[in-house]
Amino acid sequence: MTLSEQILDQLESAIVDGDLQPGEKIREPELAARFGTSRGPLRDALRRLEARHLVTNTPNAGARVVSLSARQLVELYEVREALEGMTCRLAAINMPDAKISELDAVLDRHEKDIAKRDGAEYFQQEGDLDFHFRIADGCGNELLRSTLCEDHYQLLRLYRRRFSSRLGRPSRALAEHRQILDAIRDRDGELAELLMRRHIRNARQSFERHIAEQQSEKSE
Amino acid sequence: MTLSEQILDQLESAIVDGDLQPGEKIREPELAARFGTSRGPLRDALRRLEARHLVTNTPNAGARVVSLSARQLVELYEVREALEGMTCRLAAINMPDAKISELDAVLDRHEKDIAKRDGAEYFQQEGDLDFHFRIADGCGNELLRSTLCEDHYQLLRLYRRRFSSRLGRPSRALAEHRQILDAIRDRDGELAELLMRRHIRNARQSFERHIAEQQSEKSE
DNA sequence: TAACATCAGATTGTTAACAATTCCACGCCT
DNA sequence: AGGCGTGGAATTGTTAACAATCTGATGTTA
Repeated sequence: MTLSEQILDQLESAIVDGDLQPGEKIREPELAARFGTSRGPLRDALRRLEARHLVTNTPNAGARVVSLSARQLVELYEVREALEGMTCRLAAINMPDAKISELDAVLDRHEKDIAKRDGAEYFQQEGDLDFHFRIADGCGNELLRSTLCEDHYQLLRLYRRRFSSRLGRPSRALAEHRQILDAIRDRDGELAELLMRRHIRNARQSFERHIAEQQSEKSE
Repeated sequence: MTLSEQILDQLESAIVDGDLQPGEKIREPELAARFGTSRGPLRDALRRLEARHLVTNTPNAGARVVSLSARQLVELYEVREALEGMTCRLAAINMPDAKISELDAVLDRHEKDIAKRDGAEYFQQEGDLDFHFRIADGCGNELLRSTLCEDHYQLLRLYRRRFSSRLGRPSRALAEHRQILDAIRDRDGELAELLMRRHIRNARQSFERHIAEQQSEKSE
């Protein structure tokens, strides 16, 4: 495995785990030293993280950990609504029965988790992402899978903890997940797409309300 | 402007214009010499082209100009159907009247082009892409715009000449474009999305039939 | 003859030094 | 006191040499 790739993985983890804060400046010599390499492979990794929208780069001024505005997060939701809707449509066609069963078991486990530690949002959110992740994984479209799993979902993980304050109740999300999986099991792509789009639209609108409240609080 | 960016632009043009053939191996010293730089900035540009799906890279084995399989092109159509559908829905909300008028004029010009040099598919196809490009440009979602304009459309330009053999008649595409623009002008996002999705789905199915024919010819 | 090991050439990955640009603090002027 | 140049330190961009890996041809052996 090449050095660039090792640094890529470590840096991605550092960003997603919040070890490097959003908006934080990235100084190449410092990070290179931290990873025990020279600046070459580090710059290489930075370019790839830029492609995954985890890092922004302005020429001659350096790289920063991405810092999404509320507007950009809304845009991300809009794109997800389109992409994940299509993902479900395709999953209804292509997902093998075995993976559908697995996903069923996953939802059972989520249900137990929710019952046990009620309000443990973090786990619920990891679970939510796990569901979306697995559908992308089984949709049979590699371009979709890589776009969502390697790009968008990492961004979401990064921002979840920031805006995690109860955007929708876990039990409701779980119910929607069950509906979606049912549609996929029935091989009803049209319905699966419709439900997933509604699911994500709900999340977006919930987020938009959340932002609006923050704004009004601020201006008081 | 930094050297990497200059090379990026030149390389992108070289690939999209067919100067570098799909699947062709990229030897770094050779290209670096051609652009009059060292390998550093060239590698930098290659990484960014990888992000745009115009170059593939396998560690220790080097980079190649992308070479999409029929399957991968179908996947691209599926993603476009989702993304451009959403683009139209948003354009119906966000596109300013001025841009709608411009787009109207663009379609008028396309109509004349089609009437004049009937069968000049190349120009028709550039026109087709121009239409899609402008809608993405006016949809108000920067993430969508950059994904489509900077990534997918370049890939399409690259593959259009290869599979250009009359995938659908220009006049039909034009009629569909007019329908879509009408829906956007009416601020009917739902209809605009539906029409654009059908438009792209038609193109995909046309392509799939084309491929199926090629296959059957081959096996004879 | 076919499969395999081996070695040379070429190619990519990595490093460290050099050049160009930006950032920031300091002092100056109004 | 506040805004504006100026200079130096720090940071990024670029280069060229070095190390590691792969490719392909050659020769050897069963």
